[in-house]
Amino acid sequence: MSENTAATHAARTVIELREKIISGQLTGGTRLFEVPLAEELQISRTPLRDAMSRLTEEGLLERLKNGGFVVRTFTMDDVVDAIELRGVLEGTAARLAAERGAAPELLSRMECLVSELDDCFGDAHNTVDFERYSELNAEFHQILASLSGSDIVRREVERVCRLPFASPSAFLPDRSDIVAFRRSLQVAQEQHRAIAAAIAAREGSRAEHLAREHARTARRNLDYVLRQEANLRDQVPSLAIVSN
Amino acid sequence: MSENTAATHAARTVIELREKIISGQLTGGTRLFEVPLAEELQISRTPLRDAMSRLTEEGLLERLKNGGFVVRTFTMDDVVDAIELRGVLEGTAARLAAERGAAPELLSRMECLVSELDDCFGDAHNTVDFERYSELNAEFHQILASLSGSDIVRREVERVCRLPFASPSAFLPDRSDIVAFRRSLQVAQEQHRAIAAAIAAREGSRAEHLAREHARTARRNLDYVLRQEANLRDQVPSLAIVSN
DNA sequence: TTCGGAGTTCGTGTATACATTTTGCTGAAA
DNA sequence: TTTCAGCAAAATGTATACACGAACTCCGAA
Repeated sequence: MSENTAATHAARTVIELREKIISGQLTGGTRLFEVPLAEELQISRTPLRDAMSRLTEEGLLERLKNGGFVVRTFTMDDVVDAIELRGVLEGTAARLAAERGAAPELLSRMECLVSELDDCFGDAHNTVDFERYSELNAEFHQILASLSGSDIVRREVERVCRLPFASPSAFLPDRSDIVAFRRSLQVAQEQHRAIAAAIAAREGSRAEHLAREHARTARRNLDYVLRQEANLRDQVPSLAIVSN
Repeated sequence: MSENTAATHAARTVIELREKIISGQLTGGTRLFEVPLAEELQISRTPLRDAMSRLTEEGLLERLKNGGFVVRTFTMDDVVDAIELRGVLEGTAARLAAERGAAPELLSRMECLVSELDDCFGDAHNTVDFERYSELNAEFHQILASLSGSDIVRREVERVCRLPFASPSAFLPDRSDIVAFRRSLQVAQEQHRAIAAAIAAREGSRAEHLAREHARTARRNLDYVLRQEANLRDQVPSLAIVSN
């Protein structure tokens, strides 16, 4: 059948529609009519509605008041605010982890990740193992979300990170040939180290503000893409979903 | 038909199930089987699934990995964390409103609300117009959520407030005969005034921390109910949803 | 006794027909 | 020309039958 091997039609459709929305193929404000869309996707309306409902939970669609779904519209302001919000929530996760005490296994895993992230920077100062950095960075942020032990906090951190442009790896620059980007990776890594240290030292306020500032490195990369090298914008997949 | 006159079966079912969950009639962890539940509610499985999906968006249900829904379990820790999180998010709304500048109409409406809230306290120092205070308080918090002009922030503030025990009016004590409660209302009202003033004066950090502390008055009331007068707990509807 | 496999049951997944509501268009009257 | 009624079409709401899969049970063999 399709190239996509999920168990149910609904699950497959979630993936298919999500991809179309994130890639900008379905633009914000587009209304999704059940009958024609079901026909196009070769499924019936029932699993399609299920899929759309799940995408609404995910924040990519919105329900209209008299029924039906539309693709949610995101502006550049929303991107900025979502990044700020991730900083606030990760900051809260960090502060609570520091204040309440973090689970030792998780904290040592985080410290270990900091070392491994160090190793991504080669001796020559313009070589970086991006793929590995990206993976480790994602795990760092995932652990940070869990570190306070609060399910409510973890859940909401993960929720805001689900917006494609708010994820911790959304604006990881994959071009070490641009000086500003290379430096931004090094700054971010220093922040990782400081966040882990502040939590270990039970310095709640410091941990909170470091995590906030850390999210702002993403915003700085975004600004660079938009202002300094506007031609880069089309190369950043996270921004395809944003309305012009 | 039913006493509940919503347009569709699904909408009516959302209300019906929400009420059962919030009231504690359906306890956390209870799995909702489609066939028997649809039979009980006298509807078919289709609108029932729609309703359950909406309640999942609302955070009252969770999807199981192999299909099906369960009532989400909330612990007392979750209540505390959700209140803290509301403080953090309202604090962010307040800070951004101060930093970016609030819409003048909204800000003056907020200042007006502060005056009206003042009027809820009678001359005799043990009389308070609760109903009016509660309404005005709800509007104050709703405006606060919108005041920064950021849809992303407003949305997430409103989202966390949707949990019944995290709402700004969840632990408004309605008994002016208890000294601690009466005083807590007066403290809260002073905080309302200070938050509005800080935003107007563009004092972002102050506004943020005031809003955080304001949420903690809810926590203080909660603690009072639980520790000082444990017999009060059953009189607090917001806590019916919390597992023992 | 324990392990494994087949059958059965239970529960969700899916398609589809029909009901209801909403919307927007058309035409006539003021 | 404007407005409103009413009808037509389009879209979602609902019921239901059947499909499919997972989990459980029970039986038999090692």
